Amino acid sequence: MAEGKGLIQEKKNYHHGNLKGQLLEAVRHLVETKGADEFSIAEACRLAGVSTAAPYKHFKDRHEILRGVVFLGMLRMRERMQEAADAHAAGTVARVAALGQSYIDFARAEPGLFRMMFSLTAGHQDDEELSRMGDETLGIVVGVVADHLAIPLESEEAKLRAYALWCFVHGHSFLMLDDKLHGEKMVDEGQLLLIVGEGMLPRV
Amino acid sequence: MAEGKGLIQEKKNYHHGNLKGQLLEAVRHLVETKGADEFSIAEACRLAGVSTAAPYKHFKDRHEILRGVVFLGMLRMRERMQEAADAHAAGTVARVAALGQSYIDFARAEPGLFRMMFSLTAGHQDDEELSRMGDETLGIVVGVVADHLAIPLESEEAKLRAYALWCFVHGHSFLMLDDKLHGEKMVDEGQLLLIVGEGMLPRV
DNA sequence: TACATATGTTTGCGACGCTTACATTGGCAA
DNA sequence: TTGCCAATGTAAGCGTCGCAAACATATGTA
Repeated sequence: MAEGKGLIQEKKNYHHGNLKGQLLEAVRHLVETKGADEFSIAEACRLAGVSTAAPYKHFKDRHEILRGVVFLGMLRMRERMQEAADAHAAGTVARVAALGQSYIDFARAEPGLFRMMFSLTAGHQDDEELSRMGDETLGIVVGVVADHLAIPLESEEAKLRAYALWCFVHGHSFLMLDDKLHGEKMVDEGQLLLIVGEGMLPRV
Repeated sequence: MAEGKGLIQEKKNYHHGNLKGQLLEAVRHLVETKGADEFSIAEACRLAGVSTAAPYKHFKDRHEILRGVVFLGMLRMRERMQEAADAHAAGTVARVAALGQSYIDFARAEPGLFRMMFSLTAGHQDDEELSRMGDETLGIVVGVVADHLAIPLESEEAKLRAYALWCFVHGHSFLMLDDKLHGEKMVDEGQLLLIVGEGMLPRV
């Protein structure tokens, strides 16, 4: 009854039931705990309680498995960002700040996955689905910025300033994960967001 | 005479002569051409014309080889940035712009290495040498920003705005490499640098 | 009940990272 | 010059991994 069936559960029957999902979860877990370079599909198989050949009934190859993990990650991230934007009224500074913060929070909460989301898609702009998802996510930022500045969604100005903001939070997220700011070099994140927000989104 | 001894040269004698340097160069070349996930030390050995066991007379393990490649990359990058800063008078906008551009240019010229420089150092802030090098590089930016704003090097303000600029060029570099801006989403880099420079370095 | 299909296992191959034992060489001391 | 040592190479082998092929088992439907 009270047997613990944690995130990673044992297989009971010959047929696993949900190997595909379980494998993606196992890989995500390993990426987070051991790092993206220190795990193997074989290890994920052991976690899922399945032979090392089993994954290839569900996925073409290793890359397709990682792509699946990244896809789910992008979905979740977009969700969080949309929630952050929806939680505040259009045009408020708080809305922009919350959006940026949600991005940074995601990176901090799931550094391994975050890193993989971007390193994997490198040189794979041919992947329609992932590309579209990235575009949609950027779209959230453009929308919030356009609202804030009260300019059209399609304006070059909105696109430019939204991208600048994205560059900023993206860069900060990676530098933070890479621990480039340690000791006395540390910087206050609140102050940082403030200064950037003011600089990038000037009230006319 | 006119025999081509390119970057990758054949071994003539039993003793290679400069296997250490040659291996680092071979790995750098492979990282750039095949991607950081698609090469092996064994392949680098073939390029250097040496058995797959030879590297381990010079390096403890694979990671130490990659670390060597990254170290040289960081050296070169810092050099380029210092050159860019030195090429313009202190306090000029051109100086700040050139510094940022040198960073982006490096990323664009050597995307594989650039990416590896940051992904490898993740979770290795214990590496004194690499950490110090990163700090020194950030120091260049802080110096240029402090000059520009005519404020003390040690001021919180200089540190904060320098880091913000770093976040920006860093983020843009990665998003660019990951090809996150394609087609009509494309943004003019010059405009971008301008808008960010103005926003982050306000003349009082 | 029988059979097609989905999904698992076993076995095996080639590549890789790395170790160990051995071979070759260049440089230095006698 | 000779002789030896340390540096630096090779060959062979171990364990793991990604992946494929052949085979086994469960599920759903005629």
